[in-house]
Amino acid sequence: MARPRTFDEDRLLTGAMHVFRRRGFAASSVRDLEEATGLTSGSLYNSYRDKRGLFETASAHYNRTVLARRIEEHAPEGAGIAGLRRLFLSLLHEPDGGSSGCLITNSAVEFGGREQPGFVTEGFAILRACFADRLRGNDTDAVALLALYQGILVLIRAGYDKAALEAMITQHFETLEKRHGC
Amino acid sequence: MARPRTFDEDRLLTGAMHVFRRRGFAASSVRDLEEATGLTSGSLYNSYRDKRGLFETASAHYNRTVLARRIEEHAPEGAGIAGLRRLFLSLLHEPDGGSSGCLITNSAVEFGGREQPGFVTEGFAILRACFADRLRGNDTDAVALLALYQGILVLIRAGYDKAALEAMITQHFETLEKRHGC
DNA sequence: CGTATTATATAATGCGTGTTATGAAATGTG
DNA sequence: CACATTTCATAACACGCATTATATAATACG
Repeated sequence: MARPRTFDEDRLLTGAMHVFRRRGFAASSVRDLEEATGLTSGSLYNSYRDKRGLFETASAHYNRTVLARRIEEHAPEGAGIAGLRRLFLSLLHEPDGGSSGCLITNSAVEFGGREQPGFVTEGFAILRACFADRLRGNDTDAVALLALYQGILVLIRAGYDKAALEAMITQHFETLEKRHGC
Repeated sequence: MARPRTFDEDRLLTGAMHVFRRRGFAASSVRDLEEATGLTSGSLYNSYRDKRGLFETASAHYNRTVLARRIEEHAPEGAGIAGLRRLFLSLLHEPDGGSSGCLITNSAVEFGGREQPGFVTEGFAILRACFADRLRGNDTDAVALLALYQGILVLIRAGYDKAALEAMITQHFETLEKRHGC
């Protein structure tokens, strides 16, 4: 056959994902991506056709590893509203301290107006379905939580006061549990 | 003295504002701005120093004319929660039908991580203060509304289903009024 | 009137960008 | 051991960008 690949695709996509998440799609230069992935542009173009192709693959990787994993960790099926509260609170603790926000939220804004990338609408759908399920089918409340979720990520990305956000989240879910209880 | 200006600065800033709102800061080319303002790049640089200077001026113009005016029109002092509901519902009706979203939300995401432009933190503060006041001082609920507001604008920018958003907003403020009533 | 001063228009500059050619290195198969 | 094939690295290219230099036009004041 032919020469085999020497890189670990998971590592590659994770590196590219971080760049896109921090800088956005357009502002991420191919040279940034070279540095983050360890590959050179020739290989990237050979494997992913162009910058947009790499973005799409890295974005799907985000939905698969970051979003789905976060739901599974904090609000799996049957976790109910308490799980959702843990999920929302988990947004406040970004590992590196830097405020990269959420790739879905950021891309939704960056590609706003134009047709959205598939992983954005997919991410919205995943979240809405998760919320509706943990709320026992209340779809309107699920949409409200989807909007709240996106808004929190906007504020986090903007470096907003995290103590205020934490207090807001805990109180919001407290009243939500009460309302759901009656 | 010297030669006077021939352009109407309000029109100029409004045109630039629309471009920045639709495309974002980085993706707005100086030629886009020439076309939208009717001025040539030489004049723009003479009057506003550089692209960033024009952006800051146009952004302040946004806070002054779009944001403040929207609050004044739908949720002026004393309008209470009913006013806030009108304010939120007004987000759904963009004049041109295009989904430009909100310049504050969009910029908060675009400049995320870096230091935020002044008009973003200012816009957040204006909204939070407005919400807290119309909620009779409940600051935590005001933060929740701020996040919800930002999230709605993300979804609108992404072209999300407006009927679902409208239903969500009306129901959300219904329960908010009840909770505020007891 | 003439001159200083500013607004506006045109043209040019330098740089970073995404992308593509080109060539070398490395594998499995005949 | 060659050969086909694919990965990987280096270099080059063309383009658009923000910005600056240069020139012309228009006003106010002495």
